[in-house]
Amino acid sequence: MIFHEGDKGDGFYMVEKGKIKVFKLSFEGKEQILHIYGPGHTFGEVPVFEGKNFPASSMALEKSIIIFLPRGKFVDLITTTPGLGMILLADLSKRLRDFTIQIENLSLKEVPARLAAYILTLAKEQKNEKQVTLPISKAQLSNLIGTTPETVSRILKKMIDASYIEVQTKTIFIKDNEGLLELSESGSLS
Amino acid sequence: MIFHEGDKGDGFYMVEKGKIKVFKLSFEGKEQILHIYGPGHTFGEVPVFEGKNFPASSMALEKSIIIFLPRGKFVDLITTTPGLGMILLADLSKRLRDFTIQIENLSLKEVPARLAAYILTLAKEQKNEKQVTLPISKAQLSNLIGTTPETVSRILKKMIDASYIEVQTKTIFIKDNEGLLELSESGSLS
DNA sequence: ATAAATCCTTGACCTGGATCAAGAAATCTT
DNA sequence: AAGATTTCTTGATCCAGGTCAAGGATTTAT
Repeated sequence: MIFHEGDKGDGFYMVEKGKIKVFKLSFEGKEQILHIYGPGHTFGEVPVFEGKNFPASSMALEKSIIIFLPRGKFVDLITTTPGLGMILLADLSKRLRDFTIQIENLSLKEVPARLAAYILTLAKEQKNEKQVTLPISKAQLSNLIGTTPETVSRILKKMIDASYIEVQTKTIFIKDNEGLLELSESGSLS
Repeated sequence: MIFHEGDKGDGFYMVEKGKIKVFKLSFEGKEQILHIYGPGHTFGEVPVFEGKNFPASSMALEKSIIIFLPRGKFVDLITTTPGLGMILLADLSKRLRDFTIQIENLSLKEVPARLAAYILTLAKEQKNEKQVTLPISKAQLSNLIGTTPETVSRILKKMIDASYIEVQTKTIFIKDNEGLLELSESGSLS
Protein backbone atom coordinates (compact mmCIF):
# COMPACT_ATOMS: atom_id res chain seq x y z
CA MET A 1 0.00 0.00 0.00
CA ILE A 2 1.45 3.38 -0.99
CA PHE A 3 -1.23 5.72 0.34
CA HIS A 4 -4.84 5.59 1.45
CA GLU A 5 -7.75 7.77 0.40
CA GLY A 6 -8.01 10.61 2.90
CA ASP A 7 -4.33 10.59 3.84
CA LYS A 8 -2.64 13.95 3.88
CA GLY A 9 -0.44 14.28 0.79
CA ASP A 10 2.78 16.16 1.44
CA GLY A 11 4.56 15.08 -1.68
CA PHE A 12 4.06 12.96 -4.71
CA TYR A 13 5.40 9.76 -6.23
CA MET A 14 7.08 8.35 -9.28
CA VAL A 15 7.23 4.75 -10.42
CA GLU A 16 10.85 3.71 -10.89
CA LYS A 17 10.14 0.03 -11.50
CA GLY A 18 7.01 -2.10 -11.37
CA LYS A 19 3.35 -1.20 -11.62
CA ILE A 20 0.91 0.55 -9.32
CA LYS A 21 -2.84 1.18 -9.29
CA VAL A 22 -4.82 4.17 -8.06
CA PHE A 23 -8.30 3.13 -7.01
CA LYS A 24 -11.43 3.71 -4.97
CA LEU A 25 -13.27 1.23 -2.78
CA SER A 26 -17.01 1.22 -2.25
CA PHE A 27 -18.67 0.79 1.11
CA GLU A 28 -19.24 -2.88 0.26
CA GLY A 29 -15.59 -3.36 -0.74
CA LYS A 30 -15.97 -3.26 -4.52
CA GLU A 31 -13.01 -1.67 -6.26
CA GLN A 32 -12.83 0.75 -9.18
CA ILE A 33 -9.38 1.34 -10.62
CA LEU A 34 -8.79 4.93 -11.79
CA HIS A 35 -5.28 4.58 -13.21
CA ILE A 36 -2.53 2.04 -13.63
CA TYR A 37 0.94 3.54 -13.84
CA GLY A 38 4.28 2.05 -14.89
CA PRO A 39 7.92 3.25 -14.90
CA GLY A 40 8.36 7.00 -15.45
CA HIS A 41 4.85 7.99 -14.42
CA THR A 42 4.19 10.31 -11.54
CA PHE A 43 1.08 10.07 -9.39
CA GLY A 44 -0.49 11.54 -6.27
CA GLU A 45 0.02 15.17 -7.35
CA VAL A 46 -3.54 16.34 -6.77
CA PRO A 47 -3.13 17.04 -3.01
CA VAL A 48 0.20 18.79 -3.63
CA PHE A 49 -1.38 21.42 -5.87
CA GLU A 50 -4.66 21.58 -4.02
CA GLY A 51 -3.36 21.39 -0.46
CA LYS A 52 -5.84 18.74 0.59
CA ASN A 53 -5.77 14.98 0.98
CA PHE A 54 -5.70 12.06 -1.45
CA PRO A 55 -9.01 11.50 -3.23
CA ALA A 56 -8.15 7.82 -3.82
CA SER A 57 -5.82 5.07 -2.64
CA SER A 58 -2.73 3.60 -4.25
CA MET A 59 -1.18 0.16 -4.12
CA ALA A 60 1.56 -1.71 -5.95
CA LEU A 61 0.36 -4.44 -8.31
CA GLU A 62 3.72 -6.18 -8.21
CA LYS A 63 7.12 -5.78 -6.56
CA SER A 64 7.93 -2.15 -7.37
CA ILE A 65 10.31 0.69 -6.61
CA ILE A 66 8.60 4.01 -5.96
CA ILE A 67 10.33 7.38 -5.53
CA PHE A 68 8.83 9.94 -3.16
CA LEU A 69 9.22 13.66 -3.94
CA PRO A 70 8.45 15.95 -0.99
CA ARG A 71 6.17 18.89 -1.54
CA GLY A 72 8.03 21.95 -0.27
CA LYS A 73 10.91 22.28 -2.70
CA PHE A 74 8.74 21.30 -5.59
CA VAL A 75 6.40 24.25 -5.13
CA ASP A 76 9.42 26.60 -5.15
CA LEU A 77 10.64 24.97 -8.33
CA ILE A 78 7.34 25.60 -10.11
CA THR A 79 7.25 29.27 -9.19
CA THR A 80 10.85 29.81 -10.31
CA THR A 81 10.82 27.63 -13.43
CA PRO A 82 8.16 29.03 -15.76
CA GLY A 83 8.33 26.24 -18.37
CA LEU A 84 7.63 23.58 -15.78
CA GLY A 85 4.18 24.97 -15.08
CA MET A 86 3.05 24.45 -18.66
CA ILE A 87 4.34 20.87 -18.66
CA LEU A 88 2.40 20.08 -15.52
CA LEU A 89 -0.73 21.80 -16.81
CA ALA A 90 -0.51 19.68 -19.96
CA ASP A 91 -0.04 16.55 -17.85
CA LEU A 92 -3.05 17.24 -15.64
CA SER A 93 -5.08 18.16 -18.73
CA LYS A 94 -4.28 14.80 -20.24
CA ARG A 95 -5.55 13.12 -17.10
CA LEU A 96 -8.76 15.13 -17.25
CA ARG A 97 -9.17 13.90 -20.82
CA ASP A 98 -8.55 10.31 -19.68
CA PHE A 99 -11.15 10.64 -16.94
CA THR A 100 -13.59 12.05 -19.44
CA ILE A 101 -13.17 8.88 -21.48
CA GLN A 102 -13.52 6.69 -18.41
CA ILE A 103 -16.76 8.41 -17.43
CA GLU A 104 -18.02 8.00 -20.99
CA ASN A 105 -17.16 4.31 -20.86
CA LEU A 106 -18.80 3.69 -17.51
CA SER A 107 -21.93 5.67 -18.21
CA LEU A 108 -22.56 5.40 -21.93
CA LYS A 109 -21.09 2.06 -22.99
CA GLU A 110 -21.89 -1.49 -22.11
CA VAL A 111 -19.33 -3.95 -20.84
CA PRO A 112 -18.55 -5.56 -24.24
CA ALA A 113 -17.74 -2.13 -25.67
CA ARG A 114 -15.51 -1.25 -22.71
CA LEU A 115 -13.62 -4.51 -22.98
CA ALA A 116 -13.16 -4.08 -26.73
CA ALA A 117 -11.91 -0.54 -26.15
CA TYR A 118 -9.46 -1.77 -23.54
CA ILE A 119 -8.03 -4.41 -25.88
CA LEU A 120 -7.60 -1.81 -28.62
CA THR A 121 -5.91 0.58 -26.19
CA LEU A 122 -3.47 -2.16 -25.25
CA ALA A 123 -2.78 -2.90 -28.91
CA LYS A 124 -1.93 0.76 -29.44
CA GLU A 125 0.27 0.91 -26.34
CA GLN A 126 2.07 -2.29 -27.27
CA LYS A 127 2.29 -1.18 -30.91
CA ASN A 128 0.99 -4.49 -32.16
CA GLU A 129 -2.42 -4.74 -33.72
CA LYS A 130 -2.26 -8.51 -34.12
CA GLN A 131 -1.62 -9.59 -30.58
CA VAL A 132 -1.58 -8.11 -27.07
CA THR A 133 -0.40 -9.31 -23.69
CA LEU A 134 -2.58 -8.55 -20.69
CA PRO A 135 -0.39 -6.61 -18.25
CA ILE A 136 -2.70 -7.33 -15.32
CA SER A 137 -4.83 -10.18 -14.01
CA LYS A 138 -8.36 -10.55 -15.29
CA ALA A 139 -9.64 -9.73 -11.82
CA GLN A 140 -7.82 -6.38 -11.94
CA LEU A 141 -9.00 -5.86 -15.49
CA SER A 142 -12.58 -6.26 -14.36
CA ASN A 143 -12.01 -3.64 -11.64
CA LEU A 144 -10.56 -1.32 -14.26
CA ILE A 145 -13.48 -1.52 -16.67
CA GLY A 146 -16.09 -1.55 -13.93
CA THR A 147 -17.37 -5.11 -13.96
CA THR A 148 -16.69 -8.57 -12.45
CA PRO A 149 -14.29 -11.40 -13.40
CA GLU A 150 -17.26 -13.60 -14.31
CA THR A 151 -18.55 -11.05 -16.80
CA VAL A 152 -15.08 -10.56 -18.34
CA SER A 153 -14.85 -14.31 -18.81
CA ARG A 154 -18.22 -14.56 -20.45
CA ILE A 155 -17.69 -11.66 -22.80
CA LEU A 156 -14.25 -12.82 -23.86
CA LYS A 157 -15.92 -16.09 -24.72
CA LYS A 158 -18.53 -14.34 -26.82
CA MET A 159 -15.76 -12.40 -28.59
CA ILE A 160 -14.06 -15.70 -29.36
CA ASP A 161 -17.32 -17.21 -30.62
CA ALA A 162 -17.80 -14.19 -32.86
CA SER A 163 -14.22 -14.63 -34.16
CA TYR A 164 -13.05 -11.23 -32.99
CA ILE A 165 -10.19 -12.68 -30.97
CA GLU A 166 -8.44 -15.81 -29.72
CA VAL A 167 -7.19 -16.12 -26.17
CA GLN A 168 -4.27 -18.05 -24.73
CA THR A 169 -3.95 -17.34 -21.01
CA LYS A 170 -2.54 -13.80 -20.96
CA THR A 171 -2.21 -13.36 -24.71
CA ILE A 172 -5.04 -12.10 -26.88
CA PHE A 173 -4.77 -12.58 -30.65
CA ILE A 174 -6.74 -9.94 -32.51
CA LYS A 175 -8.42 -11.50 -35.53
CA ASP A 176 -10.86 -8.74 -36.44
CA ASN A 177 -9.57 -5.29 -35.62
CA GLU A 178 -12.36 -3.59 -37.54
CA GLY A 179 -15.01 -5.58 -35.71
CA LEU A 180 -13.52 -4.77 -32.31
CA LEU A 181 -13.40 -1.10 -33.20
CA GLU A 182 -17.04 -1.08 -34.16
CA LEU A 183 -17.92 -2.98 -31.00
CA SER A 184 -16.01 -0.47 -28.89
CA GLU A 185 -17.98 2.42 -30.32
CA SER A 186 -21.49 1.19 -30.55
CA GLY A 187 -21.87 -2.50 -30.87
CA SER A 188 -23.22 -5.31 -28.82
CA LEU A 189 -22.55 -9.03 -28.82
CA SER A 190 -25.67 -11.11 -29.28
CA MET B 1 -24.09 25.19 -28.59
CA ILE B 2 -20.72 26.56 -27.48
CA PHE B 3 -18.37 23.89 -28.82
CA HIS B 4 -18.55 20.30 -30.01
CA GLU B 5 -16.45 17.32 -28.97
CA GLY B 6 -13.56 17.07 -31.42
CA ASP B 7 -13.48 20.80 -32.26
CA LYS B 8 -10.09 22.44 -32.19
CA GLY B 9 -9.79 24.53 -29.04
CA ASP B 10 -7.88 27.75 -29.55
CA GLY B 11 -8.99 29.47 -26.42
CA PHE B 12 -11.20 28.93 -23.44
CA TYR B 13 -14.42 30.28 -21.99
CA MET B 14 -15.88 31.92 -18.94
CA VAL B 15 -19.50 32.11 -17.87
CA GLU B 16 -20.50 35.72 -17.38
CA LYS B 17 -24.18 35.05 -16.86
CA GLY B 18 -26.36 31.96 -17.08
CA LYS B 19 -25.53 28.27 -16.92
CA ILE B 20 -23.76 25.86 -19.24
CA LYS B 21 -23.20 22.12 -19.34
CA VAL B 22 -20.21 20.13 -20.56
CA PHE B 23 -21.28 16.68 -21.71
CA LYS B 24 -20.69 13.58 -23.81
CA LEU B 25 -23.15 11.83 -26.10
CA SER B 26 -23.22 8.10 -26.71
CA PHE B 27 -23.58 6.52 -30.12
CA GLU B 28 -27.28 6.00 -29.36
CA GLY B 29 -27.71 9.62 -28.27
CA LYS B 30 -27.72 9.17 -24.51
CA GLU B 31 -26.14 12.07 -22.67
CA GLN B 32 -23.78 12.14 -19.70
CA ILE B 33 -23.16 15.55 -18.17
CA LEU B 34 -19.60 16.06 -16.90
CA HIS B 35 -19.94 19.54 -15.40
CA ILE B 36 -22.43 22.31 -14.98
CA TYR B 37 -20.89 25.77 -14.65
CA GLY B 38 -22.34 29.07 -13.55
CA PRO B 39 -21.10 32.70 -13.42
CA GLY B 40 -17.37 33.08 -12.78
CA HIS B 41 -16.39 29.58 -13.86
CA THR B 42 -14.00 28.94 -16.69
CA PHE B 43 -14.24 25.89 -18.92
CA GLY B 44 -12.73 24.36 -22.04
CA GLU B 45 -9.12 24.79 -20.88
CA VAL B 46 -8.00 21.23 -21.51
CA PRO B 47 -7.19 21.72 -25.23
CA VAL B 48 -5.41 25.01 -24.48
CA PHE B 49 -2.87 23.33 -22.22
CA GLU B 50 -2.70 20.10 -24.14
CA GLY B 51 -2.78 21.49 -27.68
CA LYS B 52 -5.44 19.07 -28.85
CA ASN B 53 -9.20 19.21 -29.34
CA PHE B 54 -12.16 19.26 -26.97
CA PRO B 55 -12.83 15.92 -25.28
CA ALA B 56 -16.51 16.83 -24.77
CA SER B 57 -19.20 19.23 -25.97
CA SER B 58 -20.66 22.30 -24.32
CA MET B 59 -24.06 23.91 -24.50
CA ALA B 60 -25.94 26.64 -22.65
CA LEU B 61 -28.74 25.42 -20.38
CA GLU B 62 -30.43 28.82 -20.42
CA LYS B 63 -29.93 32.24 -22.00
CA SER B 64 -26.30 32.98 -21.07
CA ILE B 65 -23.42 35.33 -21.70
CA ILE B 66 -20.10 33.59 -22.32
CA ILE B 67 -16.70 35.27 -22.63
CA PHE B 68 -14.11 33.77 -24.97
CA LEU B 69 -10.42 34.11 -24.10
CA PRO B 70 -8.05 33.34 -26.99
CA ARG B 71 -5.18 31.02 -26.42
CA GLY B 72 -2.05 32.86 -27.53
CA LYS B 73 -1.80 35.68 -25.05
CA PHE B 74 -2.86 33.47 -22.23
CA VAL B 75 0.08 31.10 -22.66
CA ASP B 76 2.44 34.10 -22.52
CA LEU B 77 0.78 35.26 -19.37
CA ILE B 78 1.33 31.92 -17.63
CA THR B 79 5.02 31.79 -18.47
CA THR B 80 5.58 35.36 -17.25
CA THR B 81 3.31 35.28 -14.18
CA PRO B 82 4.65 32.55 -11.89
CA GLY B 83 1.79 32.67 -9.34
CA LEU B 84 -0.81 32.09 -12.01
CA GLY B 85 0.54 28.64 -12.79
CA MET B 86 -0.09 27.41 -9.26
CA ILE B 87 -3.65 28.75 -9.31
CA LEU B 88 -4.39 26.90 -12.52
CA LEU B 89 -2.75 23.73 -11.26
CA ALA B 90 -4.94 23.88 -8.17
CA ASP B 91 -8.01 24.46 -10.32
CA LEU B 92 -7.31 21.49 -12.59
CA SER B 93 -6.51 19.38 -9.54
CA LYS B 94 -9.90 20.19 -8.10
CA ARG B 95 -11.52 19.02 -11.31
CA LEU B 96 -9.56 15.79 -11.19
CA ARG B 97 -10.88 15.31 -7.67
CA ASP B 98 -14.42 16.00 -8.86
CA PHE B 99 -14.07 13.47 -11.68
CA THR B 100 -12.75 10.94 -9.19
CA ILE B 101 -15.96 11.37 -7.23
CA GLN B 102 -18.08 11.14 -10.36
CA ILE B 103 -16.40 7.87 -11.37
CA GLU B 104 -16.91 6.54 -7.86
CA ASN B 105 -20.58 7.47 -8.06
CA LEU B 106 -21.15 5.92 -11.46
CA SER B 107 -19.24 2.74 -10.78
CA LEU B 108 -19.60 2.03 -7.09
CA LYS B 109 -22.92 3.54 -6.06
CA GLU B 110 -26.48 2.81 -7.05
CA VAL B 111 -28.86 5.44 -8.31
CA PRO B 112 -30.55 6.18 -4.93
CA ALA B 113 -27.14 6.90 -3.39
CA ARG B 114 -26.15 9.18 -6.29
CA LEU B 115 -29.38 11.10 -6.06
CA ALA B 116 -29.05 11.49 -2.29
CA ALA B 117 -25.48 12.69 -2.75
CA TYR B 118 -26.61 15.22 -5.33
CA ILE B 119 -29.30 16.63 -3.04
CA LEU B 120 -26.76 16.96 -0.22
CA THR B 121 -24.28 18.68 -2.55
CA LEU B 122 -26.97 21.17 -3.51
CA ALA B 123 -27.78 21.79 0.15
CA LYS B 124 -24.13 22.57 0.79
CA GLU B 125 -23.86 24.84 -2.26
CA GLN B 126 -27.06 26.66 -1.37
CA LYS B 127 -26.05 26.77 2.31
CA ASN B 128 -29.41 25.48 3.43
CA GLU B 129 -29.75 22.05 4.92
CA LYS B 130 -33.52 22.26 5.20
CA GLN B 131 -34.50 23.02 1.65
CA VAL B 132 -32.93 23.11 -1.80
CA THR B 133 -34.02 24.38 -5.20
CA LEU B 134 -33.22 22.24 -8.22
CA PRO B 135 -31.18 24.47 -10.55
CA ILE B 136 -31.85 22.23 -13.56
CA SER B 137 -34.70 20.19 -14.97
CA LYS B 138 -35.15 16.63 -13.79
CA ALA B 139 -34.27 15.41 -17.26
CA GLN B 140 -30.90 17.18 -17.01
CA LEU B 141 -30.48 15.91 -13.48
CA SER B 142 -30.91 12.36 -14.70
CA ASN B 143 -28.21 12.95 -17.34
CA LEU B 144 -25.93 14.31 -14.64
CA ILE B 145 -26.22 11.34 -12.29
CA GLY B 146 -26.23 8.80 -15.09
CA THR B 147 -29.80 7.57 -15.18
CA THR B 148 -33.21 8.34 -16.77
CA PRO B 149 -36.02 10.76 -15.86
CA GLU B 150 -38.28 7.80 -15.07
CA THR B 151 -35.84 6.42 -12.53
CA VAL B 152 -35.33 9.84 -10.91
CA SER B 153 -39.09 10.12 -10.54
CA ARG B 154 -39.44 6.71 -8.98
CA ILE B 155 -36.59 7.16 -6.54
CA LEU B 156 -37.74 10.61 -5.43
CA LYS B 157 -41.06 8.96 -4.70
CA LYS B 158 -39.40 6.28 -2.60
CA MET B 159 -37.47 8.97 -0.72
CA ILE B 160 -40.75 10.70 -0.01
CA ASP B 161 -42.34 7.44 1.14
CA ALA B 162 -39.39 6.86 3.47
CA SER B 163 -39.80 10.42 4.83
CA TYR B 164 -36.35 11.56 3.77
CA ILE B 165 -37.72 14.48 1.77
CA GLU B 166 -40.77 16.29 0.49
CA VAL B 167 -40.99 17.63 -3.04
CA GLN B 168 -42.84 20.62 -4.47
CA THR B 169 -42.04 21.02 -8.16
CA LYS B 170 -38.45 22.35 -8.09
CA THR B 171 -38.12 22.61 -4.32
CA ILE B 172 -36.96 19.70 -2.18
CA PHE B 173 -37.54 19.90 1.58
CA ILE B 174 -34.98 17.85 3.46
CA LYS B 175 -36.63 16.13 6.40
CA ASP B 176 -33.94 13.62 7.33
CA ASN B 177 -30.45 14.88 6.64
CA GLU B 178 -28.82 12.03 8.54
CA GLY B 179 -30.81 9.45 6.60
CA LEU B 180 -29.89 11.00 3.26
CA LEU B 181 -26.24 11.06 4.25
CA GLU B 182 -26.30 7.38 5.12
CA LEU B 183 -28.13 6.60 1.89
CA SER B 184 -25.54 8.54 -0.12
CA GLU B 185 -22.71 6.50 1.35
CA SER B 186 -23.97 2.98 1.47
CA GLY B 187 -27.68 2.67 1.68
CA SER B 188 -30.46 1.38 -0.45
CA LEU B 189 -34.18 2.11 -0.52
CA SER B 190 -36.30 -1.00 -0.17
C1' DA C 1 -57.01 33.07 -19.13
C1' DT C 2 -56.69 29.45 -22.40
C1' DA C 3 -54.44 26.73 -25.66
C1' DA C 4 -50.07 24.58 -26.99
C1' DA C 5 -45.99 22.74 -25.92
C1' DT C 6 -42.94 20.79 -22.79
C1' DC C 7 -41.77 18.19 -18.97
C1' DC C 8 -42.78 14.77 -15.36
C1' DT C 9 -44.91 10.62 -13.43
C1' DT C 10 -46.69 5.95 -13.31
C1' DG C 11 -47.37 1.28 -14.95
C1' DA C 12 -45.99 -3.00 -17.38
C1' DC C 13 -42.34 -5.31 -19.14
C1' DC C 14 -37.61 -6.77 -20.16
C1' DT C 15 -32.65 -7.36 -20.07
C1' DG C 16 -27.63 -6.65 -18.84
C1' DG C 17 -24.96 -7.95 -15.73
C1' DA C 18 -24.30 -9.08 -10.59
C1' DT C 19 -24.12 -12.85 -7.31
C1' DC C 20 -23.43 -17.48 -5.52
C1' DA C 21 -21.49 -21.90 -6.06
C1' DA C 22 -18.61 -25.42 -7.85
C1' DG C 23 -15.27 -27.20 -10.94
C1' DA C 24 -11.00 -26.30 -14.07
C1' DA C 25 -6.63 -23.94 -15.18
C1' DA C 26 -2.73 -21.67 -14.16
C1' DT C 27 0.77 -20.37 -10.87
C1' DC C 28 3.60 -20.80 -6.89
C1' DT C 29 6.10 -23.51 -3.48
C1' DT C 30 9.38 -26.81 -1.80
C1' DA D 1 7.43 -32.67 -10.52
C1' DA D 2 3.57 -32.92 -7.18
C1' DG D 3 0.87 -30.72 -4.12
C1' DA D 4 -1.07 -26.27 -2.55
C1' DT D 5 -2.78 -21.74 -3.76
C1' DT D 6 -4.61 -18.64 -6.35
C1' DT D 7 -7.07 -17.33 -10.35
C1' DC D 8 -10.39 -18.22 -14.01
C1' DT D 9 -14.50 -20.24 -16.09
C1' DT D 10 -19.21 -21.90 -16.40
C1' DG D 11 -23.96 -22.53 -14.92
C1' DA D 12 -28.14 -21.11 -12.46
C1' DT D 13 -30.56 -17.49 -10.51
C1' DC D 14 -31.98 -12.77 -9.48
C1' DC D 15 -32.75 -7.84 -9.56
C1' DA D 16 -31.69 -2.78 -10.47
C1' DG D 17 -32.83 -0.02 -13.57
C1' DG D 18 -33.75 0.76 -18.63
C1' DT D 19 -37.46 1.07 -22.27
C1' DC D 20 -41.96 1.91 -24.14
C1' DA D 21 -46.40 3.87 -23.69
C1' DA D 22 -49.94 6.74 -21.89
C1' DG D 23 -51.81 10.05 -18.76
C1' DG D 24 -50.92 14.33 -15.64
C1' DA D 25 -48.66 18.54 -14.31
C1' DT D 26 -46.06 22.80 -15.42
C1' DT D 27 -44.55 26.20 -18.23
C1' DT D 28 -44.79 29.16 -22.29
C1' DA D 29 -47.13 31.73 -25.74
C1' DT D 30 -50.99 34.28 -27.49
